[in-house]
Amino acid sequence: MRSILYQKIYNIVKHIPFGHVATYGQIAVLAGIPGNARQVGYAMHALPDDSDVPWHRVVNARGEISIRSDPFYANIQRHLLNAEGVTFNKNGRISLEHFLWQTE
DNA sequence: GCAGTGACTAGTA
DNA sequence: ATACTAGCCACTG
Repeated sequence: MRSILYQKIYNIVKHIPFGHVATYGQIAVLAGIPGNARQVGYAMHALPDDSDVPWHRVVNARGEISIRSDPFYANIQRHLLNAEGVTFNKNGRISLEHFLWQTE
């Protein structure tokens, strides 16, 4: 990996249990970089496809998929989450019951 | 070293 | 409810 920060982020993402999701902001806090949710997303973008990091369990603060540059991967993410039993609402948001750390 | 970019977020209108 | 703005800071060229 390019940096220790990435390692830390990946390690936290690996801690997300099966069938649960977490937000970029929450992961940023756990990684010791509160407010830097962008770097979490950037780390996910730099993540290789053959990685064992469950990147699909990371979503934005709205509980929705955020991938901008390549919408193709957003479809994959939705598919993977669906395969884990994660349910989506009408708006495409993930139900709050699936969030690992709820902000309330 | 400087400028542009971005899988974000919170605030404001 | 949506749309736009500013702040944020690691990465890239």
